[in-house]
Amino acid sequence: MRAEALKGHLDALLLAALEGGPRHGYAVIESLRERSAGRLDLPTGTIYPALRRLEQRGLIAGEWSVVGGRQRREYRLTAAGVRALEGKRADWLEFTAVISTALGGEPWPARA
Amino acid sequence: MRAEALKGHLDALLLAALEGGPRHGYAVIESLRERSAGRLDLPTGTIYPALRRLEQRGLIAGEWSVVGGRQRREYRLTAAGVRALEGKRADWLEFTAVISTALGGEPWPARA
DNA sequence: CTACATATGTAGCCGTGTTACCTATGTCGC
DNA sequence: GCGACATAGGTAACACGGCTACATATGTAG
Repeated sequence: MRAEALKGHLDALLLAALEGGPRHGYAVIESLRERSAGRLDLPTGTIYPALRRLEQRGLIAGEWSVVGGRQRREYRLTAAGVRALEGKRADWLEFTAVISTALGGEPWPARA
Repeated sequence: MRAEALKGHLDALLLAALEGGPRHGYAVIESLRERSAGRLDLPTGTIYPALRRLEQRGLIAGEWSVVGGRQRREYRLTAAGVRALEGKRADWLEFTAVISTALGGEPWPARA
């Protein structure tokens, strides 16, 4: 998968990964890899700065903990993050609908 | 629509816009605007450089003409461009499938 | 004691879309 | 005639954000 295609959609992915409960960065990477059958294998240099951006924007909240002698930063969705995720899911649907239509040549399931 | 989300998909859009026959840049913009019910209104500063990139890569071929006293650069798909469009459509389907799955929470219509 | 998985992070690069300009011609309204 | 606008093409500088490469540290397996 072209990696640069992710641009603008990573935040939604990260928020979605935290939807099922708090996770630390490393676990987010694994979670996305599993959910996508290995096709989304994002490097730490992508994930960690992105999580910090989300935290600064107040969409997630991070907290340090120590598990098995290792430092972890666990992130959880804030109320604003939940709302943001909702909006981003709607954006994603609109985005795919618009591009799929413009791309043509492929049947697009009937839209509401 | 968040404009930056386009990143990585613009080429496919442009190739698709030329699929129905040769067009010049300005017409491509209008074509995309119409096909998307006004939601894709791309500035010339996005389209013209992108068309030149595609031409340099040999996916489209441009030719000057004069219509109504105005200079036009008509672009048409090359054989390589047709193949590239095919590949990009497949990429798009895979991309949306992967992201939609990872994003969860939204049903993804059954694919062929 | 080496290697690897786990875990977090930063600096700098690069692609690419945007913003803000510029040029030129034809047409319509005044 | 002249201004405004649609048509038509273009460039330079910027900004955003994901990637590459690197640095650090601990636990576990060989």
